[in-house]
Amino acid sequence: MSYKVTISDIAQALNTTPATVSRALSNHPAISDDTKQKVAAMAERLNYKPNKIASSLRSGRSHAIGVMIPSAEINFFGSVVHGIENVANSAGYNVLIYQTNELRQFEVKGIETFLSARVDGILASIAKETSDYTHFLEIKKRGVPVVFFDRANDDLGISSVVVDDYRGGYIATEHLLKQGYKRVAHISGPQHIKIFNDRLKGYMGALQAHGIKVDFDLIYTGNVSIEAGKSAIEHLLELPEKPDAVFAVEDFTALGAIKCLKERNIKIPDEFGVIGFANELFGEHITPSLSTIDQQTVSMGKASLELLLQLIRHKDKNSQPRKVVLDPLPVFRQSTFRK
Amino acid sequence: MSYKVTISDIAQALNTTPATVSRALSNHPAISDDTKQKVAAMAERLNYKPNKIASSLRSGRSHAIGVMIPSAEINFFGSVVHGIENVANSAGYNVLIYQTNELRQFEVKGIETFLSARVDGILASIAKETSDYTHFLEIKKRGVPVVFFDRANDDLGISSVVVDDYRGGYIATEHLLKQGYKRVAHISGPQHIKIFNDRLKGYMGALQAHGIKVDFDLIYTGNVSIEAGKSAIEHLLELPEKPDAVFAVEDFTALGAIKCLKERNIKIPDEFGVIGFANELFGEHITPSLSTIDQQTVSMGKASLELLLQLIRHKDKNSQPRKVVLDPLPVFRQSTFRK
DNA sequence: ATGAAAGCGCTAACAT
DNA sequence: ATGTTAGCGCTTTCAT
Repeated sequence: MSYKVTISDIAQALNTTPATVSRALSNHPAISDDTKQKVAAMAERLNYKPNKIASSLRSGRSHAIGVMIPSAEINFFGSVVHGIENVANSAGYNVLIYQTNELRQFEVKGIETFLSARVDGILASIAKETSDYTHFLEIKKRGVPVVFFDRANDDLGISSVVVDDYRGGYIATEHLLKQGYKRVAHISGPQHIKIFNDRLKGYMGALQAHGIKVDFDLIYTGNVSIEAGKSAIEHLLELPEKPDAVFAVEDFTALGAIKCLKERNIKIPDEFGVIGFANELFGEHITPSLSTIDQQTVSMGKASLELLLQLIRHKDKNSQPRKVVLDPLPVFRQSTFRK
Repeated sequence: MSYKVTISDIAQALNTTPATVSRALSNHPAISDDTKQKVAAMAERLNYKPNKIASSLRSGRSHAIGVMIPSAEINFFGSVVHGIENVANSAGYNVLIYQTNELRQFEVKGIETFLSARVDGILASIAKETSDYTHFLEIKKRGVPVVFFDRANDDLGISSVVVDDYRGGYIATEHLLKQGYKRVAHISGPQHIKIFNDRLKGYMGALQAHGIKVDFDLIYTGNVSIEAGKSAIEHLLELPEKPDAVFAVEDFTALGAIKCLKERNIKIPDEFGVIGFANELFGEHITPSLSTIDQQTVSMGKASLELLLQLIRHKDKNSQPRKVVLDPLPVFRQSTFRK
C-alpha cells in the first residue's frame, strides 16, 4: 500500500527517528545535508504524503483560510476568488470557500464551519441582508484575523480592502462632462449600502467641481437591475428638462438604460451617453459597447489575502485596523465616445 | 478566553469524562437524553467549537472534498462551483478549491495539496493542456474517490458527469434546419478535445437525419475565441455556395461570427442564423440576443458532488465507474428566430 | 449508560 | 546533529 506512509515508516527504513525525519522534511538548520537528502529520497521512494491534519493539530496552525462570498455565481466574486487563490496557493495556504447566498443566517453557519476547521484567518464580503454584525465581532474577539473585501463595514474595527467608490463615481461623471454632455443624470442604488452612496457622492462631487449645480430631479434611486435601469430612463425622459447622459451605479442598470434608449430610437452615444460601473463581461460585447469603471477584482483578491497574511503573521492584538483602497480603473468604450 | 475550550473542559465542568461528552455531542444512542442536554447546554455556555482537525485525525475522515477547476474566472466553472457548494455545505462537507490555470503542472500540485489535506474525495475538470493522465491514475490507485465533471476522460476508469455534447450539437443544428435555413455551416474547435468533437458529430448527425449530405466545406475548424468566429465567417462567405446559418461550437465563437456578419451588413436572423453553445451571460444581452445550448452548470455541480459522495460512502473498490450524462437545454433567442 | 485508556501523525521542548 | 518524550483534541475499543 502506498497510502498510509508516515514519517515513522521513513524513520524506520532509515534507522533513525521520526523527529529527525520531521526536521529533515521541514528543512531544519540543525540537520545535516546528508540526512536531508536521504530522507527526501526515502520519502519519494515510499511515496510519502505529509499529513497536514496531524501537522495542524500539533502545530496549531491549519494553513487554511476561509473565504466567505455572497455567491460563486456572481462574476465579480469569481474573479476576486481567482486573485485570492493565486496568492494563497503560492503561499502554501488552502482556501475554503463558503457561500452565504446573501443571507446572514448562512454567514453565521459559514463562520462556525471556518472556526471548526480552525482556519488561520477569514476573508469576507458582507451579505446584502446583513445589518447585525455581532457574528463578525465574535470571531474578532476570538482572535481570528478577519479582512473584509468589497462589502465592508468601517465601524467594527476590522481591516478591509475596497475600491474607492467615490472616486469611481467622480471619474465616470467627469468623463461624461468632458465628452460634452450637458445634463448628466445618475441612477443610484439602495442608499443603505455604502458603495452605492459613495458613488452618488462622487457623482455630485464631479458636478460641483465643474461648476454645475446638482439637480436632484436627475438622481433616480432604484434597485440594482436591468429593470431598474429601464424605469429610470422612462422617468428621466419625462422630465421637463431632459438629461442627455447618465451614469448608472452598476453595469446591469446601465444595460437596462441602453435597452430602453434603443427602443426609443435615441442614438447612443450621439444623443445620449451612458456609463456603468463594475466592468461586467457583457459590456464589451453589447452594441454600443459599454463604458464603465473597473473594480480591479483580481488585485482586490490579492490585496485582501496579503493583508490577511500580515495579520496572521504578526498577531498584534492591538494593532489598528487597516484599510486598503484600490483605485477604480476607467474603461471608456463606445457608449460615451461621441465624435 | 473563549477560544480554547475542549471536550475535556466540558467534561470537567459536568463531572464526567471526555468520552461521554464526545458521544453526547455526536448523538450516540447509548447516551441518556438527560446527559445529552446537559452537555449541549454546557457546550453552548462555554462557547465550545468542535475541533474538526482533531476529529479528522482520529477518525481518518476529513469531511473535506477538493475541487479542481481550470479557472475561477470562467463563468462556467464559477457556476458549477456554486452547485457543488450548495450540496456540500448541507451534507457537512468543506470544499477546497484549487485552480490549475489550464496547466498540468498545477494539476499535479493541486493533487498533492488535496492528498496532504486528506480530502475524502476529489472533483476535477481536466486542464486543456493535459494529455498525460498518470497523476489522476495515481490518486485512483491510492483509493481516493475521484469524479470528473465537464472535461472528462473516459479511458481512465474514472466516473464523470458531463452534458451530452452530441445531443447538444444535434439540437442546435436541427433547430436551424427547422427554422428553414438551408445551408447550415459549423465552426468547430480543436478536435483532440472530446466535447468539441462530439458537438461536430451531433451537427453531422442532425444533417443526416434530415436527409442533408454533409458538406465538409461548411465545417471550419479553428480555435475557440471571438477571433476564430470572425475568421470562420470570412472564410465561409467566400465559398462559392455560401451558407445561410452557422452553429458555433461555443458562445464566444458565435459572438465573433455575429460581429463579423454585422460589419458586413448581413441581417441576423433574416439572412443568416447563428446559434452558439454554453449559454454565457452576455448572450442574453447582445443584439440580436444569441440562441444557444445551456449546459446546466448548477445541476452539473450538484450531480458530480452527489456521485462523489456515493463513492465516498460505499467504497467498493471494484465498482464500475459511472457516467452521468446531463441533457443539454435549448435556449432559443433572436439570432435564430426568423419570421 | 458511562469510564479508562490508547492512539491517529506529527512537532517541539528538552535532552545528549 | 540527532534522540526521547510528551501531547495537540478527539474517537473508539474494551471494560464495567
